[in-house]
Amino acid sequence: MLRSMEQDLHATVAGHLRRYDQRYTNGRRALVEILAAAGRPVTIAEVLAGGAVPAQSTAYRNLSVLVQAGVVRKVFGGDDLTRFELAEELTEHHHHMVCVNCGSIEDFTVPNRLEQSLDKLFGQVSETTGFRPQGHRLDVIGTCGNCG
Amino acid sequence: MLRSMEQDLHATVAGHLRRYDQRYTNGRRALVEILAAAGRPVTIAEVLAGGAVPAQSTAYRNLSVLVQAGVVRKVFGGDDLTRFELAEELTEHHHHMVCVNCGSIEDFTVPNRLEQSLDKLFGQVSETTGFRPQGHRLDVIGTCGNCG
DNA sequence: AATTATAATAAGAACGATTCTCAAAGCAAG
DNA sequence: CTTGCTTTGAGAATCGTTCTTATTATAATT
Repeated sequence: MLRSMEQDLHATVAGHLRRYDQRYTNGRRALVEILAAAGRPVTIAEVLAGGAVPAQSTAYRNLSVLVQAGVVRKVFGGDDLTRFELAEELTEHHHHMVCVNCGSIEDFTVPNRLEQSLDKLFGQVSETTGFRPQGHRLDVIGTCGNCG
Repeated sequence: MLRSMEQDLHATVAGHLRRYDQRYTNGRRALVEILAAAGRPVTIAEVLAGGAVPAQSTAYRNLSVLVQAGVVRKVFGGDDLTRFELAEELTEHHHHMVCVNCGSIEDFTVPNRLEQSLDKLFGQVSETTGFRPQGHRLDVIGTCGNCG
């Protein structure tokens, strides 16, 4: 079960990369596994701390490739460090709790009812303005359990 | 009318700064006026482009002071540039349309009904996790009128 | 007004996260 | 196994941001 989910994940990633003429190398696979295991947005420092990704420059470059391929998403917000997470296509639509004190970010989800309200609203926004919505980002700002 | 609103604005800012033993200098007043006039989050480059704020280092320092005093808020999200806007106390609770293409950010507001749903939800979040919500951030991601 | 103490400014140096360069290593196809 | 092309890794370069420091402005006090 766990194994088949992982197979799906890697197959999907490989497909996305192929579409961009990019190979799914061991290094890139390691990155995807780190992000999948984390379950929350991680910094470059956290990626490197595991030891599975040896070179910082490669980590940045490959994350950038994965972002372009639509597999990974950049997350800003807590502090001045960029964080990375798997794209929602590979996880689930979710949101972030951002700690104003330490900058850490955790995931959470909201009821479908509310998500639907939001989507409806954004449809209206697109009618009013020239803006074309593709998705949304809902973060709760506050202090995390460690800092509170 | 416009004039009295501006007086209120500056009086409020001055009060906040005083509480932090900070002066409301001409340079800081210029910053506040730029942010108030913009009506959307602006980058340092945009702040300097006006010419009213001569030194980049001073702009950064003063914006940082204003952030600490609770007068200004940092906004991340579009590209890798930090943007600044007046704190909600001085404007109104609002949200952002973030262009994935050019990084520009525009303001918008949502119906009270929905805001209340969000606030209720975050109360529940705080009960479930150790996280203490202070506020939220709701951004629409998409392409702006210029880029779409 | 002059004095003094403290805070703010401006220019550039320093810093740090991210990106770029390029030689070496890896991989796929003939 | 070559040949051609991609990826890797180490470090240099870049660029947004912060820090340092000498100078200038401000406020308070005589």
